[in-house]
Amino acid sequence: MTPDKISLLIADDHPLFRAGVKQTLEKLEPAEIYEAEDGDKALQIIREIEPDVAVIDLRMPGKTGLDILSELYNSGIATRIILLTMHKNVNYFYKAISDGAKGYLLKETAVHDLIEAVKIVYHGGTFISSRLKALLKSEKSDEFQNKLLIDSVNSLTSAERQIMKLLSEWKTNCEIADILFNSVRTIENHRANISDKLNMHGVHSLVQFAIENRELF
Amino acid sequence: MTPDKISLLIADDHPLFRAGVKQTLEKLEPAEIYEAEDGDKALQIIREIEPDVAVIDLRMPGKTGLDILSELYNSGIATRIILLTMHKNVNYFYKAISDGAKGYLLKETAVHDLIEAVKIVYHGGTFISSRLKALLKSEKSDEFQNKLLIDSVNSLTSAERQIMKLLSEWKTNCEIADILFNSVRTIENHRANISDKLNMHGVHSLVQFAIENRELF
DNA sequence: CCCAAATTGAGTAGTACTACTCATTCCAAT
DNA sequence: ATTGGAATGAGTAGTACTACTCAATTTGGG
Repeated sequence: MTPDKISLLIADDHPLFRAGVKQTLEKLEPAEIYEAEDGDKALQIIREIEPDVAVIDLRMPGKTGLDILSELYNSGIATRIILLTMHKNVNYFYKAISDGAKGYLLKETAVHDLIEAVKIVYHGGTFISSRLKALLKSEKSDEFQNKLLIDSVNSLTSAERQIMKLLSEWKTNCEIADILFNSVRTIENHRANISDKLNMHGVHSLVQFAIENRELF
Repeated sequence: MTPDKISLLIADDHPLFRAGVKQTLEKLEPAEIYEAEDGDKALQIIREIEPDVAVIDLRMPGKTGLDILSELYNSGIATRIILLTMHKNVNYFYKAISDGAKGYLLKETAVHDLIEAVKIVYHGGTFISSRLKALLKSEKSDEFQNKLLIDSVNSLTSAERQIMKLLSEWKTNCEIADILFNSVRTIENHRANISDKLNMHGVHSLVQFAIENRELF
């Protein structure tokens, strides 16, 4: 079934969950299982050891799973990456796939899917949680709209990202201006430009989007 | 160790998690394990069957774990309730305890604590996740302040709760006024009264509190 | 029935954010 | 060297929310 011994990395900030994943993956009789408890260590291990497959939590201290993906994109590193998350936010999924993730699993179904996902990804395929697939097809999310939205988010400049990050921490324009040593007018202008790019209107929409998609910034 | 056979209820909307809890609890060799996938069924089973101990998820469709607690409070029903949650929000903890919960577990440590928690609670004690205890002692949360805050939340009137619920769904004053067939001025006044009771000031604070503590309303 | 609390509504003044337009400076790529 | 994008800042007008005060009506419990 498994021709070669696979080398694996598990990156998750929660020890108990990491243990569960490790126990599951040992059924594959892998060559080696490396572990990382934050994003920076995960990135370091991938760069130095280049394991075959890395199973990485989306939300971690330090660098997030999405950060790691974008840093590794076009780096020539062969490690294939499977993202794990408990969030059913479809924007995270589109961002992950567009940044080269080979698998995307919801934590709630991971016990079922993990082994199969690792096998498939190791052999060059891609694997997506069936529950997420269902979600993508539901009325709630229009595939085309969501891809456009991710393109828009990717088009944000670094100043604009910075502001989204601070908005996701419930900071007001005044507070952001103080933090970035800018005029409030500058922040207002940036916000207007962001709302333009993301096609958002109204009082709450930008703060809401920043908070519900904070891992994108 | 366990003199009598315990009858148990597991209430969680997620089948996989319910299965995990059930498997763990079967080590206690209970008389019976009932299951419920939403708050209404959980409440029904507790009222009809009155199991010894109920392990209930805080966030569920229909009635939440906190709803069930408050409906059962002073009802004379002997079922002791252990609340399970993945949220480290200390306000939920204080609300649960003040509404008569006998145990409060974080899902991340539940595999360790669950058996012990059920035993202790069955014998009349209370059990609190050690991780949460640590959180309660940390600088972030002032125990006294938080208890006061929960008292304030409990003092909210039904109209005020309704508004907090709608604020937690990112509704604006205008939208809330339309939904409740009220003048915007009425909503503004309610909001002012709520901010008064919770001692909150500033543009975002009330919306932030409503969103981060939505299960309280 | 009565009273206190709850609900509803408004006046006024001020702050925060939106929605446009416009201008200057700086930097990086052709 | 030029040009276009990015970052910075402002003018103006309007909307949304805050922070007070005040008041009429409704409602539930003793």
